[in-house]
Amino acid sequence: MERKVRVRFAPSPTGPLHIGGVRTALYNYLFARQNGGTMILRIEDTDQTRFVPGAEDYIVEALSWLGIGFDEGVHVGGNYGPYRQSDRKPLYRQYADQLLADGWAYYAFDTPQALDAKRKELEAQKKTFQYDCNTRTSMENSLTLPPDEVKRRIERGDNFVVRFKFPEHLEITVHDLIRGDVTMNSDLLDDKVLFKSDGMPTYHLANIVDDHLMEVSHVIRGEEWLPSAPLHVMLYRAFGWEDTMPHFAHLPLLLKPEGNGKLSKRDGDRLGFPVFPLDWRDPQTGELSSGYRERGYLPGAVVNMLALLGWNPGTEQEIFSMDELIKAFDISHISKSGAKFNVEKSKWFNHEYMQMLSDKQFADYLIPQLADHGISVVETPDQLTNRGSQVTNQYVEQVCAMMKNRINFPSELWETTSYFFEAPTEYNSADLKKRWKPGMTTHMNKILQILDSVTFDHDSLHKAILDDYIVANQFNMGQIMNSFRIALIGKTVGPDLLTFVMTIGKDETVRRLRRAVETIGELES
RNA sequence: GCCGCAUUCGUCUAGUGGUCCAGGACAACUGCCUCUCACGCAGUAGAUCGCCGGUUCGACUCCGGCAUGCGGUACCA
Repeated sequence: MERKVRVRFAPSPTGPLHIGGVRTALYNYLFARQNGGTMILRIEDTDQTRFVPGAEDYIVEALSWLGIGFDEGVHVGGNYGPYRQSDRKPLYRQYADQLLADGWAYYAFDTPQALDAKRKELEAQKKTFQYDCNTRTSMENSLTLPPDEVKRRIERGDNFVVRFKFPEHLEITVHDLIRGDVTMNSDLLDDKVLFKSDGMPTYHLANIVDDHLMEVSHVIRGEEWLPSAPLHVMLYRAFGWEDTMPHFAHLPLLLKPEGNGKLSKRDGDRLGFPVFPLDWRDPQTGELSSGYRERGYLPGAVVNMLALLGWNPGTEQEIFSMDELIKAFDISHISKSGAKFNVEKSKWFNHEYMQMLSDKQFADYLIPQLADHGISVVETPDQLTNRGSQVTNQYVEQVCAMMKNRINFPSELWETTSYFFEAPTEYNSADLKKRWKPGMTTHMNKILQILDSVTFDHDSLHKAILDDYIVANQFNMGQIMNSFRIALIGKTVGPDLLTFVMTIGKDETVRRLRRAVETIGELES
C-alpha cells in the first residue's frame, strides 16, 4: 500500500542553519514536490540548554530565500501541530510510560556524575563504558532495584531517566533507500535515554513519536543518524507501529574542501566561502559568520549547486531550475560517499545564474554601489544637472549590458565598471611602461584632432583612427590603441575601446584624453 | 577501542558483469577571437577505477580480507 508522501525537515535551533542542513531540506523538498506530497518544518528543540534565540527565524528565512517552501510547520501551521517539540512536551510522557508498561524501557536513577565517574574509571583501565545489556544489571535502575524502592524514589521526586531496553542477541536491520540493508547487533547498542530527567524526551523518542503522529512517510536525513537508526526501528516495533514506519534515506555528509572531515563553521571563514545561507551574528559572542546571500550568491545558484553535491541526474545537464530539479530528482541517484565542497565550482554556478539576469536587474545591483561612490541616477537625460555625479538609468543599463558577462558576483560590479562613471585618477605604471612609448603624446594629440573632426559614430571612428591613421601609416596598433585605452581608463582592461568611447561620449573622451596627455606626456624619456 | 558507512581524474561525478585502452563538469594548460582584460568557442593534459585475493569466458561493476577516511559511541541533535 503506497501512502501519501509526507516528509519533514527537522532542524534543531541551536544556531544558524548549516549549508549541509540546507541540502537536507532541499532534498526533502524536491522529493515532496515530485510526489505531490507534503513538506513539514518541525523544530526539534528538546535540548533546552542549547536553545539559541533567533535560530528558528533564521531557518525559516534562509529556506524561504532559497525557495524551499513548506506546507506545514511552525511558521505556517497545519493539522498535525504543534510543530515545535517544546510545545508538544505534554505529549511524550505517555509514550514513555507505554514503553515502561510493556517492558521496552526502564527507569534509571544513575546521576550524570555517577555515569561520568564510571566512564572515567573504565577509561583508566583502557575500557569503555556503555549502558547496555551487559552493564545495566549493575546500575541503579528499575531492573536492579526492588519495585517498592523504585516507587519510593519516584514518589520522593528523585531524578530519573527512562532508557530503552534493547533485547539481547538481536540482529536489527534497517533498510536504507541509499545504502540498502544495514544490520547491527543489539548487544552492541547502548540503552539510549528516551526521556530526560528534566521532563523532556530526547531526540530519539520525540522523533519517532512525532514522525508517527505526523504520518511521515519518508525520513531523509544526514548520515550521522545512521548509527542510531536501529534504535529508531526498534522503537517503531516497540510501539507496534512497524507497518507504518517511514522509509529511511541517509544522506552522505558535506566535507571540507581540503583535507578530510565534516564541513564546519570555521572552514568557511578560513577558506573564504560561506558555510551558512545567510549572515549570522552570534548573540553571545557577536561574532559574524558570513552567508551566501550577503556574499552575492543567487538563490537559484545555491540551490543548483547544493542539489548536485551528492546527487546527479544521470544525464550531463548541470544547470537546473527548481522545477527541473523537482522533475529530475531521484533518491536512487544520491551518492553514498561524502562530497567535498568546491569553491571554484560554486563561483561558476553563480556566474551562470548571474548571466540569466536582465540588464535592469544588474542595474539594480549597481545603482546602490554608484551611490556609495557619490553617483546618483536620474530617469531621463533632461534631469541631468551635474554631469560629474549623475548618470541616467539607461546609461547604467547600457554599461551593465556591456559588462555583465565578466561578472560572477554583484559585488564586483563597481570595480569592473567604475571607469564608465569616473575618469581615471592615476595611470597604471606597468601598463604605461609597456605601451606608452616615446612619441605617444604626438599620436594622442593626433587622435584628439581626429575626434574633433570626424562624425562621432563607431564606424567613422574606426575608419578615421584605425584604418586611415594607424593602419595606413603602419603604426603599431597595439601600442597606440592600448595607450589610448590607458588614457581613457587608466589601465589596459575593458571592453572594445571604440564602443567604450561611444558610451562615455565625445566630450568625456576628449576631456580624459587631454588630461592624460598633460599628465603622462611628461613621463616620456 | 568498539560499531557502522564509504573509497573512479586536483574537486564534483557518470558507470548496476562485455558497448570503458573509463564519459561529463569545475579548475589547469594551449589555441582561436582581439587594441587590452575578461566572456565565449575549440582543443590538450589529468584516473594502473584504494590494495590483495576470489567468483566468472570476462569485473570499475559481484564476494572476502586489508588499508585509509568519515560518522557514531552524551540525560546533543
